[in-house]
Amino acid sequence: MAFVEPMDLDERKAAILRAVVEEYIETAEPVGSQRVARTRKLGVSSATVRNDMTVLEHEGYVTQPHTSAGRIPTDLGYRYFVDHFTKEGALRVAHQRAVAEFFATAHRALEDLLHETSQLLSRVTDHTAMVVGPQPEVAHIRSVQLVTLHPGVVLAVAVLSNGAVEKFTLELPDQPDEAQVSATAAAFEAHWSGCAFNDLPQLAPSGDDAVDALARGVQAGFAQLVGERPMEMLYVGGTSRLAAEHESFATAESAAHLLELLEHQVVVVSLVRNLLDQGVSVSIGSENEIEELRDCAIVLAPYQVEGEPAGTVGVLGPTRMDYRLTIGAVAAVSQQLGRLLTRVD
Amino acid sequence: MAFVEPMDLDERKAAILRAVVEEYIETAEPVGSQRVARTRKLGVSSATVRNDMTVLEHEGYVTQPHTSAGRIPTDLGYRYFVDHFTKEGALRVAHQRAVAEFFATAHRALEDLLHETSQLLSRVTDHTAMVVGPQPEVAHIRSVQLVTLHPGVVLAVAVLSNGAVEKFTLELPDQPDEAQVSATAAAFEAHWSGCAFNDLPQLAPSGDDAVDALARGVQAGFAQLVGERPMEMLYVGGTSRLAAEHESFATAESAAHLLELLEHQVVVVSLVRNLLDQGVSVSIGSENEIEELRDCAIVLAPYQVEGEPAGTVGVLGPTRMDYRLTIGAVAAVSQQLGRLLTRVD
DNA sequence: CCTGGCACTCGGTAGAATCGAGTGCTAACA
DNA sequence: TGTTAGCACTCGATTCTACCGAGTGCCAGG
Repeated sequence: MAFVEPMDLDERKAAILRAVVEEYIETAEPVGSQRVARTRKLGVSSATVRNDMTVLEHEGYVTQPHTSAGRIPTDLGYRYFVDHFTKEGALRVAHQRAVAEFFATAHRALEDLLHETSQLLSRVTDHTAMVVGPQPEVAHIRSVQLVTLHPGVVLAVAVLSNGAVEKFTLELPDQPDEAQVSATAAAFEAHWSGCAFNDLPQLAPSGDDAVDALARGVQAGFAQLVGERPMEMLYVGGTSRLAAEHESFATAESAAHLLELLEHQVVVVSLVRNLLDQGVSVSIGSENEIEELRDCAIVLAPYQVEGEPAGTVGVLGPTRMDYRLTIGAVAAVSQQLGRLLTRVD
Repeated sequence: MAFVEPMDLDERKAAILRAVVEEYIETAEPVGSQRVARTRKLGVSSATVRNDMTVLEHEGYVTQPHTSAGRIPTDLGYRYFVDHFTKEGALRVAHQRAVAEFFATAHRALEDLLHETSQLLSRVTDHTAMVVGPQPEVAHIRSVQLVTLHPGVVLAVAVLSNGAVEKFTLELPDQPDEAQVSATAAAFEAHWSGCAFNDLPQLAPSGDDAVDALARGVQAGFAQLVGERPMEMLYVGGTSRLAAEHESFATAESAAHLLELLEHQVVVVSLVRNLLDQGVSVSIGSENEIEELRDCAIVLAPYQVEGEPAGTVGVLGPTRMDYRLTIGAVAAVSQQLGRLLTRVD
């Protein structure tokens, strides 16, 4: 409830706000004026702190859970804290080393890499982590292959330039013979090589009915893949931390709700939207448009492959999180992941 | 605490035990003698029920959370219930239809299918569901392909007979040219076609250094895939139900522990071990060797592809679950999944 | 503008009283 | 011998009360 246009705080008020946020993050208990006056060397008495706190409350930075309790940061308070006191994220040395080591020794398929990246980020931050895969729209076809699994059942496989493999099975009423299948595969290979996966050109009909049926099936199958599936894959690591953090949330069910959101990949929308920004961006509580994220903060950073923004890494935790550590971790992981993908990709 | 060798219960005691289990499953509260005498038409008074209950308690089928409270089933009690009163699982019509419809319209890649199967099973049972993919040891190579992503970076792709695709990226110090790569691919394709994925024969050296380096890399890469990764993929659906069920568990953290177990795929071991059985098998509380599953029950059924046991589907929930419904759902899904994979596979 | 002092608020905790569902036991009964 | 009614007893859960104390707002003096 900001009664006043949010303005810059004078130095002492800022320090007090900072103290409230930091203490509250650490102890999870409302912070009183004495505590601030004692632990911080502000050189003023608790009464002065109290006065400033009333102002901070009027301006909407802090609030009281009830009369005669200490202060708790509001979303606006966290926002001020993030904007002013976390310019550079701080990452513990052990964590820095863990991240560096991980990316130095990672040699896996893209999916595995992203999955394990999410687990790494979760481990470092102690929160649930998300990794959105590179947008495959920028990926190009490297190879198309048709493999007959059983008579009448063909597996279509496309290898993309980013190392991803897209595939689907196709059931055909009239069973093309092996020669027809490989001819079709060769035709696709020739026509699609280098094409963007999300804009595959039509293949000219060959005149052979069985072949054309197969070709139509393949074409339709990939078109469906592009269309229906949100192609950015979402990898979530450390979901258990969500359940463990339930104390930080209002109700116990809210944790379950969040898990559900993640499982249904609802959050992706919000992730992609925020992708506009370049550096680390933080979304606090009510700043999130999704109702269930009211008590959560999301720390995001896009990663760049070959200079182009490709995907996003992020952390989902309670608003009461260690922003400096989280921001540092997200920044480090997004950079390293981008670098690794640029090299290997 | 069974003081007596577990014996068959007389009809009335069995009915009382059944009543206790069913009522407790429904209400989650200790069941008293009056409740049993009233709701069930046993034709006896609560005093008689009380007497029988003492016997049931001595024999270890039920227990009291504290003196002067109703009875709660023990693991042994659930066991008796499952063995005697759930011979045929019961599935609601709406659920039966949902399962049938799902498998009638499923046309996706293997991974997607298994993943969505786990979500289906979770939705039907209202618990966390697990699907273990077909063991790829029985899968055979259908196609091997090497795709140059960048100079010096090759993606090796193997298509298996079960529709799975295994792949990894390979970085080569000396960059083979396109002709060498395709020659190597052709050689692998020729030598490995039809071979079991877990037992790939060595390729004879060609004499060309660059080609042999590439071949060794590919060989080693697949060998590593076979060796290091637990090849049965585990798909977990409905993790949010675990968090929602936290009331059923002793501590709130235990739900987080379970999530962690699932994420690290620890449960797989126990799943594969139980795969011996043919039909639906139920593992209740302390029957599970894993400490964290002390308050959980696992309902499992293998599914068969072409007559051979291939993988497992299962449900993880609190010991206080609706066994009839769960068993019915697991049985139905395992059968249908097996049938679908036999057709398409 | 800061500070010490002071009355006041109110959540949290501890203890006492009470309630009631449920038990075990015993005696009577078929 | 098995069943039932009656009864004293147990003990978790709930309610009420009193009380403590951290914290606040405000005021008067430096």
